Amino acid sequence: MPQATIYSVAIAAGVSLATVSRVLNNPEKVKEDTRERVLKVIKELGYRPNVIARGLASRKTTTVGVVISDITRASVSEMLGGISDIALNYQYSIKIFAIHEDMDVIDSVQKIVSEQVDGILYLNDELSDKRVLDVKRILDQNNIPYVFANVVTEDEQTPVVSIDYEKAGYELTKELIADHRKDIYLLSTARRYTVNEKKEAGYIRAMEEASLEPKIFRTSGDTTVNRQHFSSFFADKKVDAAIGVRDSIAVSFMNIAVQNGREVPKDIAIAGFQNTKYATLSRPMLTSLDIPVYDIGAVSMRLLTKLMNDQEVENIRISLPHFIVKRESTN
Amino acid sequence: MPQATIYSVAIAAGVSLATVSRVLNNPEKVKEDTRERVLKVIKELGYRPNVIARGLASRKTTTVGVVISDITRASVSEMLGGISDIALNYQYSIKIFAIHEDMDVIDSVQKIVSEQVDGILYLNDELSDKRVLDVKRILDQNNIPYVFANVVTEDEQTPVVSIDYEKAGYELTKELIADHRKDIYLLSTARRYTVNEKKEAGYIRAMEEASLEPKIFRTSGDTTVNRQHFSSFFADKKVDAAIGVRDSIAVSFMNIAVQNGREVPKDIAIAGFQNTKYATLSRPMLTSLDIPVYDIGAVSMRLLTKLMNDQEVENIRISLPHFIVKRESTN
DNA sequence: TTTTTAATTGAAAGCCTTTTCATCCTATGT
DNA sequence: ACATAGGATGAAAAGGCTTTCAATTAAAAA
Repeated sequence: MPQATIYSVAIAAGVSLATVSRVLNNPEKVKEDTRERVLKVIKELGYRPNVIARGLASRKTTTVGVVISDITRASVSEMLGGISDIALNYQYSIKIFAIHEDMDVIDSVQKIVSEQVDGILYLNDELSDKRVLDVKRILDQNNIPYVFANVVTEDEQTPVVSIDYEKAGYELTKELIADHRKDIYLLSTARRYTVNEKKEAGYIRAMEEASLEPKIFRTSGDTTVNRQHFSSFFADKKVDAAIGVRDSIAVSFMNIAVQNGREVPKDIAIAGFQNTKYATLSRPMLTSLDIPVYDIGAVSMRLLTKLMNDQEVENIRISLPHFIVKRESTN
Repeated sequence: MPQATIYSVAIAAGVSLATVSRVLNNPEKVKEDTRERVLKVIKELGYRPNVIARGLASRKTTTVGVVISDITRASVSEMLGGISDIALNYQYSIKIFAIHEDMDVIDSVQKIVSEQVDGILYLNDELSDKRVLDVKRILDQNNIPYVFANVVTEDEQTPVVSIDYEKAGYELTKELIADHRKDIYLLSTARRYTVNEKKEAGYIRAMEEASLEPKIFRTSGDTTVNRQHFSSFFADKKVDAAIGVRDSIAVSFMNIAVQNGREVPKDIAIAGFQNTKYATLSRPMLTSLDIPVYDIGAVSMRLLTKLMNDQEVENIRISLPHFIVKRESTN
């Protein structure tokens, strides 16, 4: 049998298709007994409205586009979890757009626009402020609501859900300073990520406030490369504490430190960012700044639904709370 | 300005909309100079076909649905990476359907069907064989191609891309047996996952072949709970090797072992499954059975495109190769 | 040149809904 | 009993595209 359409339902129920449509979308506008009759037929025929046709007619697809720059990153799936839970609540579908570095930003956004999504969530992006504005411009032009999630941008007009990475970096550094550590290194990435730059800024602020010399050691994001870097590190550097901009960097550093005879946290205190599973699987377990990845996803999706439905929004720039999870790698 | 439609392009180019449509979909069917003229106008107006309208007219959406049972699992994002790369190649969009345990299987599949996707990818699922068949039946009824990815199912008619987990478990165990280990434990999950059951079967086969007693220790998937379990484990059990059904379980076990004064791999050899980043961030680094998660995603998406386009498929049950990555935690 | 065939193009129907507008009832107020 | 307002329904247009079929034009064959 071919899929039932609104047509077959109308005929079977002895009403017009307008009525069937109303039963589905504005049930209060149809008399109770006809409504029930229609619903019964719908059930019998197993009718499900064709979302494509609905999308064409109503110019709403109840679909949001989620733009992901580096889809293989583990945090992405957790963020997607938050997004998808909220989306389910509000009956939105999720369409994924994985973008690569070599893709033209404008072009890719335009492609997404042509997919007729009702709103767009931009994830984890490392776009420069200029590019964020490019994206913004196109979406505004097409009148598509959007939210940037876990993105750093200064623009006051851009809806964004993130945490205050500068403050986070500051607080984590203060924690180590309070433990009387003097030679505190920040282990950052060679490639400049806007997010990491914020962490660095916070670190530097804390160090300078304490009249300590900020020392940033740049390494690759790749663990095997790190090994090399870190091994030579211990040959010539004085160090009694380190903060990795990612948990994986911190853990990797910790392993090399121990192998070089340092005791953690006695000789060296170590802390990371993100509070991933790495932090609980290391020995000793890692102190880490918890970033509520799931919540960032959920909250940004929630914000987006508001924007899509023209609801009042008190604040389009949301900063979620972070906190330090103290474990064995620091005192 | 309102988005350009196929109408505005047709008018501006002085042709009918049928011709514009052909330029986009069957370019070889239109004379070269008119084609160029149309393309020029398309570019000028920045026209992008409305995929919704196209979907309605052609009954093809060039969209695949990806069904994910546990979206927060880290391997999901990697698999999505493979899927999305291939999808991009073949110009398919990806729609995500996160399903939860408490959802009705039939109902959720029916919902996806009504979204008019051209094909469905079922990920990482822990459905029983019966339920797989339920899903199969509905999709067959609706004539929607599908592929199960990283799912264990016996049914010969079900397209599935996975690895041979039984063989993997067998080989990993053999490896430890070859190192003269006698008391080899398999650390598995309390909850029965079909995938883990395969690993267990392979483990048992290898042990029995070597006339050793298979010993399966069941624990939670949660790391903090594991700690408790594992601590008491060392109080009363004789053990010289262990295989974790997941890297995280293996690493967690290794940490407790070391804290209980055991030396790895001298006293205890340890191996894991999946070869995740955990394996390289542990100390010592973990021997692990590599599962090509990205490839599973990519290959299953490729298979799905073939099925969607009625291309010849030699084999609908694909088993990807696995291999053991030896590291410091075993000899 | 004339006829035949093939290549191009256009007109119009169809895909399945939503939504506006008009019509018909029914209940209310006088 | 009669006018009126409101509620309930249906007819039909609209949404932007694909695709069939027929018509036109150009090319090939005779």
